[in-house]
Amino acid sequence: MIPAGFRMTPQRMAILAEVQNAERHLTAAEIYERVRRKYPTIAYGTVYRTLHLLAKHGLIQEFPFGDNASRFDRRTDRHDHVHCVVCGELVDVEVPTALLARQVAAEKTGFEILDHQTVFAGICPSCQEKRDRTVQEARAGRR
Amino acid sequence: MIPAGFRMTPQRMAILAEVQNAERHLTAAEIYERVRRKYPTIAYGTVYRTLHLLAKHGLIQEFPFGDNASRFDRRTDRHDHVHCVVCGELVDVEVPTALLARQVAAEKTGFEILDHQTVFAGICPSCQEKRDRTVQEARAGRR
DNA sequence: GTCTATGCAAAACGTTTGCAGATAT
DNA sequence: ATATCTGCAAACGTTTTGCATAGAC
Repeated sequence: MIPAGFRMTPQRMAILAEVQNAERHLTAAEIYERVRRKYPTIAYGTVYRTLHLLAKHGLIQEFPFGDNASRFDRRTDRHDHVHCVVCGELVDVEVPTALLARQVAAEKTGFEILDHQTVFAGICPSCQEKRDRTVQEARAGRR
Repeated sequence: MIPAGFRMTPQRMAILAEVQNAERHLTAAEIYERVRRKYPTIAYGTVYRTLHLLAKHGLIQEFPFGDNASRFDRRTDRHDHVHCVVCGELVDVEVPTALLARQVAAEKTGFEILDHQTVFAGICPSCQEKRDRTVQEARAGRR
């Protein structure tokens, strides 16, 4: 699981478990809070060191996410994300244009392309509903 | 240029000029340093407030760039970036798969997609050369 | 027993903010 | 004249780090 010379401590197992059992992409702070329920003395430093270790060895993936904090993902394969600009939710998505896009980017820039990642910004279904309800209420009120 | 009620101060003009005349995408710290040559007492707060004001009104564009600091771009249209994982250089690139990708993302997630941004990670031409030279030297040395 | 990992605390980093005084309009 | 903007300094949230101790192997 982790290369020889590394120790599988209870803290590391707990951190890995939290990422793998998470219902969504967690920040380091969220992981820290969840692990703290079982290990009340765990330190932020341990959480960060462990997350980076796990990511480096391909057990999890880190997404350094613009505005705010990095998110950690149990998925380790390449994939893209959709980000709700209203509530902040971050959802995985597969988009099939990968190969063509990379080839174009390589040709246009001379770079050797190793990886890529697309972030779509938008409004999630639940926030669309809320917005639509608000618009309807506003119309009703105006009458 | 900037809506009524806002003031065009020398500091704001200098900050806008630095972004527009930059040879590449600058961080807030780099902009601060450059503006400081002309306005030695300028404050970080002023730089950030101005950059956000300019971005909000569409005079520049901010890219909250994962790992490190936000970069500010004189281009205000949608475009993608190629990032050199060796030297950190960040270069603009156009990729034509936009419409299809957005449609797929919308269908798969139910999101209303407003925007998207792809970051390609790779090795820039100059770092490729350096690497190739190093490999050749290593081979020569081994003989 | 050895060497790595942990907890703690301090600091680093990019960024934001409250406030009194300065300045564009 | 007045509302906005500036500079300063303090504070913020995230992440990293040095160090002595604890604990996995």
